[in-house]
Amino acid sequence: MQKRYNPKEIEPKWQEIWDQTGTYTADLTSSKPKYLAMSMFNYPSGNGIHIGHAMNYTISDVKARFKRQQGYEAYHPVGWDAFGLPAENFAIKSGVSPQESMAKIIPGYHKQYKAMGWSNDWEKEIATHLPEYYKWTQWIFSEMFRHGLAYQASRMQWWCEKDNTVLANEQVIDGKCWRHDGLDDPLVEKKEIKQWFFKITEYADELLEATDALDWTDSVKLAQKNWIGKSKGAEIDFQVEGSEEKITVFTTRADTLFGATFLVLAPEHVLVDKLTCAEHKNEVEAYKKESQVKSELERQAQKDKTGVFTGAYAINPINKARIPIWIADYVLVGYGTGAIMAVPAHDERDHEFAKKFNLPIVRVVKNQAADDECSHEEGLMINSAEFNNLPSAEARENIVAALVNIGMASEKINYRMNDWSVSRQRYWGAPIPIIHCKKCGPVLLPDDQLPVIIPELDDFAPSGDGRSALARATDWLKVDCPNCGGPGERETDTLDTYICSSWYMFRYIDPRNQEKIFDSQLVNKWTPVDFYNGGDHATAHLLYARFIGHFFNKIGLIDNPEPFKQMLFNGKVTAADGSMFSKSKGNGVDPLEIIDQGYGADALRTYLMFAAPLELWIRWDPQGVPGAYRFLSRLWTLVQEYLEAPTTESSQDQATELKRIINKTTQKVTADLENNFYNTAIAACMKAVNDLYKQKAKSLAKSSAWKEALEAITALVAPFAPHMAEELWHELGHSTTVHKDSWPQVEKQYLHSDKLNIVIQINGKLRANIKVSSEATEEEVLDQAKQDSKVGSYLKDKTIKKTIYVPGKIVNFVV
RNA sequence: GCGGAUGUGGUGGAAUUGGUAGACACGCUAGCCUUAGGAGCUAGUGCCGCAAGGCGUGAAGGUUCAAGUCCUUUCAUCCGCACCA
Repeated sequence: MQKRYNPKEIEPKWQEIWDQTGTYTADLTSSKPKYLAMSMFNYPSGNGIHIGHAMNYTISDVKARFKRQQGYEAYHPVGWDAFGLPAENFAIKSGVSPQESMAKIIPGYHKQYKAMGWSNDWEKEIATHLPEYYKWTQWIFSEMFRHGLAYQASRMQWWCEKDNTVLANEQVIDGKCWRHDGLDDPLVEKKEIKQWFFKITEYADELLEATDALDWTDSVKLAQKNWIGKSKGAEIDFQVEGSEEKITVFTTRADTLFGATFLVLAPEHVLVDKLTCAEHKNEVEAYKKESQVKSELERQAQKDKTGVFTGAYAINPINKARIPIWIADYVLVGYGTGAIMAVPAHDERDHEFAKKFNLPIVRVVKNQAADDECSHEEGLMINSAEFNNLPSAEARENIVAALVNIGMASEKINYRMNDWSVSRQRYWGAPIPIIHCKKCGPVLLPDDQLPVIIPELDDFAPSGDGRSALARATDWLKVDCPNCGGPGERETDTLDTYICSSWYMFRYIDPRNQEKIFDSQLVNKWTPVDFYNGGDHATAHLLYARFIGHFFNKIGLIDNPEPFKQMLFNGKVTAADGSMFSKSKGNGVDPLEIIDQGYGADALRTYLMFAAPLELWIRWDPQGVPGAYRFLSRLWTLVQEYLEAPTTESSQDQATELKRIINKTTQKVTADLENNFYNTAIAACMKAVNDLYKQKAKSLAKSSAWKEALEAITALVAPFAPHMAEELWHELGHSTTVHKDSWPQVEKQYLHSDKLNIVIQINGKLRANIKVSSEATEEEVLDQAKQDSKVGSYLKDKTIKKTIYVPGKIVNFVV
């Protein structure tokens, strides 16, 4: 009696055995070649995993399993990104400490991860909220501080009223807090706050330079570059008329300097008050106020340019022209110098402004555009004195050079990226290891006093004065200054959780090290991460992780500055109608429910990997998992039938045919898994099973040929359906696991059959198909083609003008 | 607005350097079988046509013996950035 394919039985069984025998425990000191595959780690919430997690982790799991079967020492780590607002907000509401709720939530995730059949190494599990981990997050802050890369500054920061906390630029989406972006949620505002920063801008250039060489999804590389936003230009000084002050502007188009007919300062620019004439004071003050309360969203939504005249004039250094100075909020204080030279003939924004306020427009570049149009296109210079008739690029160089000579300009590179704001006024994060001393200022806590443990509290809400709940922990707060011994107070800011997640891949390699952040030799052996994937964080997380990598490299901790060798930005899963799954809509798909329905994790995994290329978003298809189940079931049944078949050898013909099926498939699946084409790898396995069924119809025997074929196909599907493959592998007579060193080798002699199919075209249209021997010469093939009756009827009464022969593929007769 | 993609059956998607368009799967149709199941097996399934044949990869041109693939123009959809000077 054959056993039916019943995942409910075999999946838990093998999960238990793998766990007990440590099948997926990576030996980090192994002499085998290493392979590190991982997905972005998870933030544990009360909701458990959803179908998006199932997608992400299955992708890296398949990769790890494939490599493990190929004979690599593969490591598929697991960890938890446990700090952050949701746990804290829950704590504020419920009074249950985040430490406590994490301790409850995480074990639930263990069960779910195991139920999905992911080959995680649980011995090396990490969690960012544990002191053994955040000790080193704090240490990174200390190292940054010691290297002059951490500093404190007052900045206008985005402030979310709902969370009472500062937001990073990337946490502001369409003018709203990323966690409160609903219709009813308020727009964020700016507030002046003292913040800690990491000087990531110091690494901007090297991060940018290194981007091209990365084996990453192109869109992510591009996003990284845009984020850094390098632009080459010049800073040019404009003397303020009747004053010692100079206004410095940044421009990438110094060639258009003769067309600069006014200057515009950001309303927040430091010189505004100084410049403004008495009779314009009221107007300017009013405008400044107005733009301060104006939210980012309003500023972006507003179509019209606004601004006011200061009453002051500046002198254009190239032609001594006297030009008015305006302020307008379309100039941003945070970029460049916060001031621009306006060239309305060649910049759309300046053009719009000039039109509205009747300012002069002088054209200095001759290009395709009509005379009254604004165009930023380059061309030959006009109205530019001695620079006339030069192409833009050359004029640009010459003008800057001329100004540099008289000390009125310098070449300058600007970045859109700002320094990384790393402090948060929150409880649930790693405390910043700084003591504030009245006498010594901010003093770094000595390393031997790390970690700074988060004190237990009853109330986790921010203190309300802009500081975190830690300000309430008075015993914890008061300490002696490590420098002078006088009274001091601990920093109450905690570190941005992006810091925790920017170095975890290194800690995976040495998770229990008490002495050091990690053993460099071991980390050098195991990093960069060979394969990394995720469906979020194309900019911030990846850029920060790269920054930390480059920093670690600079301070001699690691050899390779780039942490992720390959990065795949995978798609997500949406509802059937294309909308996002969400709890509030109640349209979510729970992976565990699918498993429990009886389809099993293997079918779910196979469907997710088969539905589309990994980069594409897929729409949840309720028929998909049953379809994958059917495929697995067919393979299962085939093996069961084999086990009951009579023991006899297969014919030579069939043995060869089985070899061909298997070798062709092995080659395809191996290449596809290497290149992350999982969907076509599965398709190839399906095709192979279909082909094996055709062979079965001819004859099925418990022969060595069949055994070999079934073992091979079992090994090939093992990365996708690990439980079923393991069960079949053992049924086929193995006592060791299929998940190590089982990948079939390609025997090249079986890749081609001795007969080739040649397509015959007449004038490029398909007319016939012929079978020829693989050894046939061109002449023989053409002869045979002409003899084909169908071809003959087309060639009758015609002369062949031209014959094209593509060996082994096609013959085209042109008549 | 700028940048990046992507347009292929009823559906998801396949197609080395230009060389049999639609692999594989879902769905559908028919037949078989049965322990009547969430079955299974076999065959069929781009469109028009009884057939021969013709037409087909968003649209229109072009290059070529041959175009989903290359070139030009154009339309549509999606994503990222968004007053970055």
